[in-house]
Amino acid sequence: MEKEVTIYDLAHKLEISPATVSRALQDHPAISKKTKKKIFELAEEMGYRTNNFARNLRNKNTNTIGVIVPRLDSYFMSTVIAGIENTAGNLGYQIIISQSSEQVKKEASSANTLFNSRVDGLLVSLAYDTEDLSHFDIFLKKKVPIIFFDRVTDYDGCMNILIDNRKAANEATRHLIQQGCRRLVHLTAIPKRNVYIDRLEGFKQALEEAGLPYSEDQVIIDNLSQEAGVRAAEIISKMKPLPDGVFVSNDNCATVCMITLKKMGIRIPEDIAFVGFNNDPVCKVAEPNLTTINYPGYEMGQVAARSLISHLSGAVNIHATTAITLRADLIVRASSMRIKSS
Amino acid sequence: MEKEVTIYDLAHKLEISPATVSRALQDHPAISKKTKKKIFELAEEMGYRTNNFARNLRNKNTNTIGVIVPRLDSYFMSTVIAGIENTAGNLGYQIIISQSSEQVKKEASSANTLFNSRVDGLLVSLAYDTEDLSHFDIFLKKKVPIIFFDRVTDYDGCMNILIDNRKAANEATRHLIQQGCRRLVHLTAIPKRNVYIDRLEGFKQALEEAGLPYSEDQVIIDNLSQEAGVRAAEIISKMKPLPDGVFVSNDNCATVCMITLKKMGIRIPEDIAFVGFNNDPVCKVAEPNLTTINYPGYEMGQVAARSLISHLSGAVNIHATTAITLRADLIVRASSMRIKSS
DNA sequence: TTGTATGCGTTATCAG
DNA sequence: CTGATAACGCATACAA
Repeated sequence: MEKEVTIYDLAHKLEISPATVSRALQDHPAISKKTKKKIFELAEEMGYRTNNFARNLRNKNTNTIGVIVPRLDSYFMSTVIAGIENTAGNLGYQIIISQSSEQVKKEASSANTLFNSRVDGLLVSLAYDTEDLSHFDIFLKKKVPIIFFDRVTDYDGCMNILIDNRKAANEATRHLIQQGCRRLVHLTAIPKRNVYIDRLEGFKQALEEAGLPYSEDQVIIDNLSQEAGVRAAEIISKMKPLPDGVFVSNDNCATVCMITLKKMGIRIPEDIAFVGFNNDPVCKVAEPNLTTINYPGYEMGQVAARSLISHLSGAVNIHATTAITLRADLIVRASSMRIKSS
Repeated sequence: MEKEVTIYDLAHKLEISPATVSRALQDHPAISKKTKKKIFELAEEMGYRTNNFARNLRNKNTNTIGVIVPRLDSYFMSTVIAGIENTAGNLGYQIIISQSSEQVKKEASSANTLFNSRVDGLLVSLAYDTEDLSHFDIFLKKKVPIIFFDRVTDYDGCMNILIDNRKAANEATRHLIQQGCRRLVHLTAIPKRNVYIDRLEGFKQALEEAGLPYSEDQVIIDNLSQEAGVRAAEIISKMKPLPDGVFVSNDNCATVCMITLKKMGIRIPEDIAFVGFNNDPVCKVAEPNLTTINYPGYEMGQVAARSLISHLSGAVNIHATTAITLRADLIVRASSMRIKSS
């Protein structure tokens, strides 16, 4: 390991004080242009790079934001991360990522690790069944801001960034009804987190608005995996009477469910129309192409990062805002087109 | 911001020296069990957390590894990241992620940022057309180890973690030939990076081994997006004679190409058989299900992280090994089954 | 506009 | 087994 160049080295060589060098490097107004120029040039020449540890040790901020997500390996989440990374990077922040693997315990330990890394702020999408949020208390106590996105919660005054899941689900369901569906089914995950609770709400609401009855049999709960799609297809195919419209909380699951039903001889959308959720690339591969709710993941990531960083730089107080809601529109494709448009 | 608890606070309260506390906290053998116990208990009680900046300032290592990938928002890459995160986390390392967006320039600036963050090591999957690797020189000069994965290169003695793309492509192509295909096409990206070069090689090799002719018309170069799949379908459908087998370097692109051809009335696999690459979830959604090469992304991430960290902890010298090759097997599904197995 | 002096929290060296 | 002390590199209060 070669020796690093420090401000002392620069100072020594220019026969000025380290303090002046330090100030110049920060573009401090009280340093003359000439001196600054000299310093910058020498810094460049000698390959100086600031030591962030020393700086952070003094300043107590890290220019790093922590991100906790339930899983990294879904298209939606990787899109969000891409958005976060992009914005954070542009604003001079780095991101440290960890995944909870949908386990509260890992979420807590991730939170702890990130806390110990002294992240300046936290971006969190909660695990499936996190109820106790006490592992985040430490952040609040130290006034480290937390923003929840997608899988959110009411926690202190922390800001939430989300879409209106109820409205989206309502729109999806209403669309199915408009297409002539009367016996609807909603395939989703256990309604513990907002996203699933709200979608179920929206589903019910649309039924009610259309004067359609609702019973619990119309909701199939599973984990939204591809396998869940197969299982759901089995259940749906045995329902009497056969449903004529299915709204699924996840595109991948929806698609598999759809093609499994097709294999059983059920026509899509004539017998059963389908609407998914997310606008995953899989939608355009499915046959018929899957109608879905466009979930703006990349944008969500950008907004989350931007909001957090604005708060950190003092520009905006995120405690004033409790939530930012992003648009999530219905994208109609063949899987739900029972009425051919004239 | 409340005051942090430091080893001084602990020391003071126990009326011992900070040095002892520091040692105890590191489980130094020269400290009595009794003393350690006292210290640990008090630390717990007072909510002590080590200040990594101070520690790093002294130690000059960060327990952080940097990751540079071309894109974050692909299923394959998010799987790799998940694997890296998982292993690194278990071994006490954090990861800082940045994406090059397939641009050399961003790759270089990411490298720089990570360098300034003093990451202990680097995991890199190269951008599409990175040729000049000089932005990594700084790492080598400081003996910060770099491991390349997936999109690799020969660079100093840096270790590569990859699959045998040539072999995989060969196997894929051979499989098509075994299924009776004689007029093969390979849809891929510009053969600049190893992955595409090697796959093309494997493709050619398989043709040669089977005594089939090869001409450049059999290779379609595009960016492997879904749109590229559509474009390729146009081209393929106009080829005379029509090809009877297509090997695509990416599942998503393959699937879209396949269904576009289907819409034109071409039967899969009877008229044209398809093999993709990656084993993306989309394979099981495609109709017919897509035959593909299983690319073990999660495992690759784990191996990469483990190798890097072993090196860092001095257990293994990665310069001794130049490459680790992971298994990547063919998964046969309906899209290529022209000969019904007896 | 610049310099002096000090502390941020750890760890390691040396001494006991 | 334990203590005193000196760095690590930077930023700032205070002085000049």
